Amino acid sequence: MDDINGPKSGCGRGNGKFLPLVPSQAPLRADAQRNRRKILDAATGLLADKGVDGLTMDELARRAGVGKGTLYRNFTDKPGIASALLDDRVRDMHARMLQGPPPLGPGAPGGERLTAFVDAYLRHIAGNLDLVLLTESSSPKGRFDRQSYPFWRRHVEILIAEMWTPTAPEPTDANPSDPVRTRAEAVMAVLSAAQLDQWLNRQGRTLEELIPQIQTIVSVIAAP
Amino acid sequence: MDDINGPKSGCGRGNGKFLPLVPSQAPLRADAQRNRRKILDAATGLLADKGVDGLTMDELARRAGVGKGTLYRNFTDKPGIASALLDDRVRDMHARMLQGPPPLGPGAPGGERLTAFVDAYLRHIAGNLDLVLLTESSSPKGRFDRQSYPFWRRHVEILIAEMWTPTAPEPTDANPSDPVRTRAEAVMAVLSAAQLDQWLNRQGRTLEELIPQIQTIVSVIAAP
DNA sequence: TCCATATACGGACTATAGTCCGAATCGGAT
DNA sequence: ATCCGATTCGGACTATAGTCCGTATATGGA
Repeated sequence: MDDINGPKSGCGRGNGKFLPLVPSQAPLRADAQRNRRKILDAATGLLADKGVDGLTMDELARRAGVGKGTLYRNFTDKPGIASALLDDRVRDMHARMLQGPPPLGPGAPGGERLTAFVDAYLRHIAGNLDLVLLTESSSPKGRFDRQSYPFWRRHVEILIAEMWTPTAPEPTDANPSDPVRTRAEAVMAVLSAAQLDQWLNRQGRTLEELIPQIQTIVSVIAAP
Repeated sequence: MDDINGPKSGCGRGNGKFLPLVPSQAPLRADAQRNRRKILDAATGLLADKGVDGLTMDELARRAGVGKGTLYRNFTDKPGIASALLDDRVRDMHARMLQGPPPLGPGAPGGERLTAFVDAYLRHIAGNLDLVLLTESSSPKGRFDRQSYPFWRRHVEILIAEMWTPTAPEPTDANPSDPVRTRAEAVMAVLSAAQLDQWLNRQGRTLEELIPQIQTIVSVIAAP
């Protein structure tokens, strides 16, 4: 996603009104594109070699064979790199949500889709905790800045709206009411990476025992 | 709280089993105590003068007339200072929760106490957003490290436990079940400062319109 | 093919959090 | 009052994120 758009693409600068699809922006010069790939690859390698803590901007620049200026031309900041890395790993989940078979994709009732989403989302977060935490670092608000957050939240919002008015054939894609939005955000708060980290790595709980409990909580939040 | 205990008091290093009361630790030498006050006062002044962004460790040390070593002897890190500042402002809320009149204090049914707590807590967070965000910065996990988190969470946990088994005369102070704990943590996640900041300062909602919605969500999470 | 100009590159630079350790200081025991 | 050992002080130092700008390079038109 971040790959397709221009560098630092201010595209849809998170007013939350649109899904992060807006292509826009200049097409990115050939050499810049090459460098972008080099950086992403170097980041992947560095991550594999030294873990998240070993991922420093200087080292990354050195390993990618570019200057720091180039780093910051292509990515807004360190969390931005983590974000781009994650985008690669999440693209097909997005696709499955939008066009895949039910219950994750369209076709199933809202409640079931929500359950499927929570399951998939938690496993995604858990499988990439380090990166996601990095994404969300740089101030606690960081979490909401990333492109992906509006996407997830909006998805939940639409599903909840559908649960509240199952009659409407077309999902009320326009603007769900405040309470619906608040509930969607509450759901996302419960699913936050920091919270999951707390449960998994500090309290030593397992994903398998956690998921059912979280599913219960999410479903009562979403219920009308 | 942090004032009473020794500096960097590792007291109850957040296993979440005890309320943060454990006195323990050496009594702190006179000059150290003096310096601690100087630092806290300087921090308050600096905060008033230049806001959160102007609160740098160097400037704080200079203004307090101490070296940086002294800063870090008395406080673990920058969030630690914010935390100590907050402790001052929160002490009496703690007291009201533990010994004050119902419904915030003991005596009312769990559900009502929870409502009162949510209201008081949200207003507290909203009134000190900058400081709380600072407290929670330094990695997203920071939020769970601070002494106060276990206290709030445990309180919610106890109230929920009481709602689930209103028969038990003594609150099951020992160890609520996993699901109860998970729900308490879900509640705290919804009440997180980052989330509130998102609602208040980015979406431009008001506390007054938000509180009822959040109350509803919290009560469905807490309900058996 | 060559030129002009817009764009990207790279590394030196700044700002800031947090560490470390020799020197100074405290306060209780004599 | 004085001394001694434990404790604290203070500022130089390190590590790292992010900025800036002169220089190099790509691209499209003549």
